Amino acid sequence: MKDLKVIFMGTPEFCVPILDTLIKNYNVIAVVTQPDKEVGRKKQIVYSPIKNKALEYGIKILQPIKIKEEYQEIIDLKPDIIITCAYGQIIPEIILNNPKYGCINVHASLLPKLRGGAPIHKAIINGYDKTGITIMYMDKGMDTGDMISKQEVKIEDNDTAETLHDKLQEASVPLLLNTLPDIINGTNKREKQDNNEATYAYNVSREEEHVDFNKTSKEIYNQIRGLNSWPGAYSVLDDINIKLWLSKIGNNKYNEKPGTIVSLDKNGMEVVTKDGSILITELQVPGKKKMNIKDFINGNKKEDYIGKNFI
RNA sequence: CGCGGGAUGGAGCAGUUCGGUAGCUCGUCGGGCUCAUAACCCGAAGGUCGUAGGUUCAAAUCCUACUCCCGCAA
Repeated sequence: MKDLKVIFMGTPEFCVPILDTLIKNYNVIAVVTQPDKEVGRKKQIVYSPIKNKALEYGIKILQPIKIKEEYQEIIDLKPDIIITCAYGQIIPEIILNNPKYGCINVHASLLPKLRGGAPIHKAIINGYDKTGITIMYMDKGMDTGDMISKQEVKIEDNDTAETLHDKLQEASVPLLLNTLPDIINGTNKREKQDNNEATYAYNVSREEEHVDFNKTSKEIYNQIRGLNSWPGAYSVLDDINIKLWLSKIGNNKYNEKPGTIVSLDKNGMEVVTKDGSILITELQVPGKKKMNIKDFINGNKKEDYIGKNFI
């Protein structure tokens, strides 16, 4: 197995452990990742986490701007198998059909649920109580290929996108290591996805980050934790964006309209929702770092907030 | 050269417009009250006010440059 020629395609931090374990167990001949991006206020060039890992091991790196057009070099490398995970571009069929063992994708959901680019966030936002990892053959659709193996991961009520990310990341490595030998030996399962069961997890939009207090406390609670620690949920108070990082569901009912702040103390900033209230326990004002409610109270007056409305 | 906010004892902030010996809410430490307490009362320690330079009798405050942090937009 050490001489199996593998090309790995991926971009974010999530799949770094996968690349790492592939390098240690197989012959990774090249890594394909998204082009370097100018990021942030200073427009600094940032390498993808996968590129950094590849640099660490001195592995050949390819960064096509459009892989749909720049695929020849990948084919010329004659990989035995291509393994992808959150690469970020649609891979053309000419590549998919090339390696003898095929193109394998590691996806962070239990397919056919949550096809798309943000399965971890959406699993929590949608209120699922479990998700997982699916290893599958790629086809021309988005996460629609035949499934090979799965690993279920339970979602705890206090999980955030970050903690769930870490759990899924941890689960992905052994699943892939156990599945690959079967694929090479041809003893793997191959199960079609039931398209009628499919749900989709497109990338989180700005609109989906905005908290609408007309929703139920539970929905808002899931939205806030599902967007923590990136990109974060927010709402607007006095024309300024306030990021909402952590919350607790309140027990009280109020007659005030949803979005109204009814109390502010060390238990949280209590905001009326459709069916009760939610207590914001960690938040962030523009220009500041995120802070817990205790710090927020120390520097702010309750009277400046109680009675106001989030929009 | 995308727009903007910020840097003040351990934490979160005020003070900067109109220069004149640093304040608030907490935390910490000591003491008290209490059956008890994260509650309450009394007291104490702790700050080169991001860095460097300039103006001035005097700079957290005015001027110049720089560093770091953050929101938005990409």
